[in-house]
Amino acid sequence: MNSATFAKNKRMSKIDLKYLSKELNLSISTISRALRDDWEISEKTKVRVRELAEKLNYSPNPYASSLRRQSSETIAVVIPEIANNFFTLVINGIESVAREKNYHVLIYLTHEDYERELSIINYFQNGRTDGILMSVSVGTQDYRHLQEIHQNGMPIVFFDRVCPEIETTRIITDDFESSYNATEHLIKNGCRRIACLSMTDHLSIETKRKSGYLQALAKYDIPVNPDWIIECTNDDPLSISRIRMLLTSSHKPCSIFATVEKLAIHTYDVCKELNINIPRKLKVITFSNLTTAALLNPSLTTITQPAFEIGKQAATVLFKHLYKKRFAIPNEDIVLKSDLHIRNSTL
Amino acid sequence: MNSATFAKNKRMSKIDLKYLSKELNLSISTISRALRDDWEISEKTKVRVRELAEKLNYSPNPYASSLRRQSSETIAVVIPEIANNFFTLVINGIESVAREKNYHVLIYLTHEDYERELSIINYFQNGRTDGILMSVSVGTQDYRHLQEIHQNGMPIVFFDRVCPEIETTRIITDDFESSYNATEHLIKNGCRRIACLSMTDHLSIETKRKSGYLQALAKYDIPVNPDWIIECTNDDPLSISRIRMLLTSSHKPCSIFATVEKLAIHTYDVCKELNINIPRKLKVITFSNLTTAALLNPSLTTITQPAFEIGKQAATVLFKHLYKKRFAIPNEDIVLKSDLHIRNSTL
DNA sequence: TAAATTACCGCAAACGTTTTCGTTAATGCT
DNA sequence: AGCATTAACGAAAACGTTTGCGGTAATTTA
Repeated sequence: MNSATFAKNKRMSKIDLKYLSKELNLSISTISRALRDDWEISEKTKVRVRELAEKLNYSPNPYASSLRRQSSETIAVVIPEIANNFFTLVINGIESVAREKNYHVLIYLTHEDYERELSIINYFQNGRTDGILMSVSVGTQDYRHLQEIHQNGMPIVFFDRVCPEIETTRIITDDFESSYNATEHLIKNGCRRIACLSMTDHLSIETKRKSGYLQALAKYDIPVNPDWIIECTNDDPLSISRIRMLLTSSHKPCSIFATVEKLAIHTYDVCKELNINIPRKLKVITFSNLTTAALLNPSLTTITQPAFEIGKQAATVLFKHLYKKRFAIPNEDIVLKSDLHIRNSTL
Repeated sequence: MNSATFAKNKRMSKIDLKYLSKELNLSISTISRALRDDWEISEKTKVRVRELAEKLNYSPNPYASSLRRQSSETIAVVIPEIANNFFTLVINGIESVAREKNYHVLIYLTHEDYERELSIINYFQNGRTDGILMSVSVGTQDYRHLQEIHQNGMPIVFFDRVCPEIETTRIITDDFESSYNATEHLIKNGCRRIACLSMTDHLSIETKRKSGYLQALAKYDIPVNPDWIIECTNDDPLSISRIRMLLTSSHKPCSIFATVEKLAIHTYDVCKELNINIPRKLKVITFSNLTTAALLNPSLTTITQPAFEIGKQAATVLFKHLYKKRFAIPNEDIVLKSDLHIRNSTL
């Protein structure tokens, strides 16, 4: 007997409420109520039902239940990518509270692509998920798909890369301040020729980080050199070539402030290739959740976001609403603080 | 009007098959069939239906559909942890094919804990998922929960950390060979005092990797020193202290072969703390999918598993079965090859 | 021309829960 | 005793799809 027929046989003797009700000479509704510990059922029958259910390993069909109750006990996490320490830590935070609430977690990756994000969001028009935790992709400049699904009553909580136009809670970090501090750190270490590497500019975090950088320059009367403000995309080879151009130009910077980890890694790669010594010839500081930052050559100075806590808080806000629908998700920013880890790359 | 009442209003005018059928003066079944492109429906009405559905942004209720069809278009991925490059790359691979098939991906983390794995698996007794892709946690030595759900007809495909007792497909890598090669690489670089750092021994991959190591020692007539075969657990401080003990003992090894990335990182940490020069005083080689391996100080020699491909293949096998139930998942190992990246830590 | 086929479509029964609204018997109250 | 209340349970209608079956015209075939 192969696995397929075995499955079919098993499915024949599937145990559901009807089966239990026949077995115990009770009605389906009584079984259902007994299992949900309804007060209208006597304690005696409750234990009878529970015992048989336990013995037969009954577990309710989630789709029947979801269909009837109009709720899925599932939340969706929509992120740009997953091979990224920041997002995996966020997921860890989310999972820690979802698990506690007995909720299930669907993961969707946009790969930083607007079209994908769009089609993913469209999955959610029909109740597959009770709520969304999301970080928008760099590719999206039009937020109408998010507006619409939010208007339709789907709870959304944004984290890190938020959508300011939508009236909901946004879990973010002190991007402006930490960028200011990072830049100031470079300045105080003797740098005045500071370049800024960032991703495309539509994300709120990117603009905030960049303006923190600019503010620090202004504070110390350092003129802004537009050639040193580089906008990269998700196209890695392109980013690398831009960094290479920057570091081989006649008028080079002496330090780099990167708004995302990947660009700092690219910088390390290019420096290795061009034999540029970090930190002697170039100092590097970046936003990053890399676990190996301290082990790099040289160890990398980072601004580290509290990723786990971000996920936890985002999930907590969402569940607060899911458990008490009357509690509308407040329209506010929750701002957590990042940590500056000074290491050898900015010595 | 707050978001909650708005939601309720919207829900009032919810568009389902019934709504479409009223609007078009057709029966519900005709609408359903038209949308599924049934041949019994004329092309004319098909376009009418499709146009209205498109216009009203109809999307079928997944729970009603799943309940009726007895399939969920959802697969579950069960992994020990997610803040780990190997597993995130695997997920990327899985997602790439799930997306193509329009399937949804549930993620569950066992945190290497048997009890959690058990309760997660019990979630799946009722059709919430059509299939499982899984890497077992180090904590599980009893496979009955997996046996049972597999017997009940739930398709499972294992990857990396497999369960040999269950008759299904296992996507693995050439652990024995690559461990042998890694150890041989150390030997050829002049090492004879080679320690092996591994996790607890119940996992098939761990035993294979260790026996690859032992085989290489045997081949080169190097006696085995039991003190140099260290079994670590998921308890990081404990692992670190064991490594510290090893590296401060009177009779130290001159190189380390680590079966998992984390132990190599711990080794780097300890060496930094104790001022032990890698590779001069200690060579290090490890299984790892670290993106920054080349940037570490010193750059880390790794055995790198084709993680993305592993995920892709695992998902492909599963979907082959899901799409053609008559195709039973074969009871076989699919063995992919790992790559040895020689870097400075074994110079 | 009668019969058989085809092209379309509707009815209604599932799928397995949850929940509203009874119903019955037993108990409490005056 | 007569009435109201309560405790414990059942019948049946939802939830929104999918699908087997049946039906009616129109068309083809013998």
